[in-house]
Amino acid sequence: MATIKDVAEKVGVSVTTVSRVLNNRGYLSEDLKRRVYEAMKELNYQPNELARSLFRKKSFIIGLIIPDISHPFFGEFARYVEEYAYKNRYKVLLCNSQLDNKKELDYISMLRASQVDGIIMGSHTLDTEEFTTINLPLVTLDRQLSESIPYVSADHYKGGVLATKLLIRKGCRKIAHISGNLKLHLLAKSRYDGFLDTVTKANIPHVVVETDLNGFKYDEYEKIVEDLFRQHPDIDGVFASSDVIAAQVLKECRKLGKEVPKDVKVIGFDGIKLGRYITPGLSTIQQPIKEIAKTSVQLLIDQINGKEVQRENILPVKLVEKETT
Amino acid sequence: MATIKDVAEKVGVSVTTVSRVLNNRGYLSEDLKRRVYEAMKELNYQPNELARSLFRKKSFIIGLIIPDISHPFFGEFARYVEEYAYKNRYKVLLCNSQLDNKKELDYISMLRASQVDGIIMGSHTLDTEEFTTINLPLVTLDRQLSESIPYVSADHYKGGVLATKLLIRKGCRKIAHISGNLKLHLLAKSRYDGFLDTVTKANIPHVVVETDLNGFKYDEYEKIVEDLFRQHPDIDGVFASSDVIAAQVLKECRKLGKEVPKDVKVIGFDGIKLGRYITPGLSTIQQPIKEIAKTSVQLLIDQINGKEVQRENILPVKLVEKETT
DNA sequence: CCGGATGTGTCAAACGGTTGATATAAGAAC
DNA sequence: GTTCTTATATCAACCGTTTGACACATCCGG
Repeated sequence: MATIKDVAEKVGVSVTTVSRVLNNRGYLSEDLKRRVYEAMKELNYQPNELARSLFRKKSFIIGLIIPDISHPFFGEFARYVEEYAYKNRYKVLLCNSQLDNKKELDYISMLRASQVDGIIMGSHTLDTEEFTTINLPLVTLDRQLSESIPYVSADHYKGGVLATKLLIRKGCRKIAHISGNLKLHLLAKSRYDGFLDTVTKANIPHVVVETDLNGFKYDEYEKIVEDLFRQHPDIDGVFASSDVIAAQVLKECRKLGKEVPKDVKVIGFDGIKLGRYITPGLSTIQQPIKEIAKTSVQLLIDQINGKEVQRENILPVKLVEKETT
Repeated sequence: MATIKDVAEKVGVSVTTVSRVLNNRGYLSEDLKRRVYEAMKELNYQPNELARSLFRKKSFIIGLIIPDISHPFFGEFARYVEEYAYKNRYKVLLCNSQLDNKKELDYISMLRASQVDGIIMGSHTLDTEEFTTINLPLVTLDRQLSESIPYVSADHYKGGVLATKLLIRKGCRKIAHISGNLKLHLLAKSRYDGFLDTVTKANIPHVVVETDLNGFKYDEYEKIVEDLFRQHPDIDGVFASSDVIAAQVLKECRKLGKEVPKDVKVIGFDGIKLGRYITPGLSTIQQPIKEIAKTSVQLLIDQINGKEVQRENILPVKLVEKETT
């Protein structure tokens, strides 16, 4: 690849001059600029961002750590993170942790070494202390880490309440909640809290199953849902903590000959695009994924630029009622 | 962040020595190594990859350009690309083109400037000539670019034939094919060829609808499918060129009161994980996404390392029959 | 014709590493 | 007591950029 030196030689000036043209600094005659740009074009020259980043101590790269990009929620999240990063001239380094503690830690090292300007953390297998050494602008998704680290999250509690209330209103007498991991101290746990508070207040029999203990093992969902209905055949309402799990519930109901929504009502969570393709149409609590991503990127860039940012960023959820309730 | 100089000063040796320890070159006493590593730990030191990459002329970063990471096929593809890249100590820079020509071109520039070691191209809005200036190891997904650029693809033709034959065998008398973009010179077009050849040979009435003209406009699928059934109410078999579209077909059938598979049989393409969550279970042609990703990464790394690689890499597809046929 | 703007361009150090060449000391071989 | 190994560590140049400091013209006013 051509370097700035090649351009300088071709034009017959020093590299400093070419650099000045590149960055538009100092006095530069129109004629000089023209000659330099021409030479760049001819040589198919592109400034080496590595060298620039090294000097500027800024790489314009952000790290995105998530559990699994092939999970629809994170896929959509990543899509919008990329979109807003791009609009701000940042590049995105994709890191799938697969909820593997070692890989997550390793990626954090790699990102630090790669001099990324900041990290968006959507995967949370690490303890709070392990973050103390990162020393980099950070934004977390759905997790409250420390006083200084801003986080973005949907209003999970409200979502849990809305979903549960809907099921109750529709006449469910025994409701199951299939939750995500309740031990990771994620804010998503509030979905469970919202469910529990609502169901308790209304004095409705209920049962909770926890999934997703380590990773997105789609295959396990099937067994979990099967077991649930075997042990509690009288369940007539299910609040699943993700649309993917809700889809699995629908599948199981079909297998058992339970009609949805007549015999069992089902509501999911996330509001992923693919929910729209499920038949019957899936009722769900929709997270504002695009806004969550946009806010995450904005908070990160603001921090990178030394601005003060708000610590708590809770975005509203929306009940979307379709055919399964 | 601590630099190598800080470490050197702390240990009381030169930076060269520390660098030697870091890279395990030359004769190094055990005692020295120990002292150096200790200092590194204490200072929370990490070598600056930017500086290293600059010197080595190798960044260990690969660029991944795809249309849309939130599309399940590309999400799964990206997941595995990341997995194999990680195993080989490469990092992945995520680029969503959204099938926007300008963005795709811009990303290629950015990747070149960022000194990535190679690019996996899964988005194809560019003309062949525009690739001549890239001058970087390249692997394309589903597209044949030039003599020198290796490509990876599933056996789309065979997939098209298998899907169509299945529909015929199951007794379909009028079959529709909802294709992807037929003008982008993608190898996926062979699904269409396979369909057409099979249906023609069997002398079965058929109709083809093209989708996906510019971007993944999920919302448009609905209208397309609606129109299809309005214009051809007698269709009793649909071969959709993606599982997402197939799901939309199922939805429409339900709306129209057509029973699947009794009245209409449906088969998709891709074999994405989420297909499993659709009810009724979606029959599909499964692409070996994991293998495709693995092969892509391997071909790229081999090229980076100066090895000769095979140009054509066609991987087998598999018919997965579920409930919709 | 001197002093100061004004315009144009170069020098050299710095960013944080790596590495070939080289220096130095100690011990072994002769 | 040379000479040769072997072990240990340093010097200085380099990767491709950026930028503060400075040099040199040219022009203008006085």
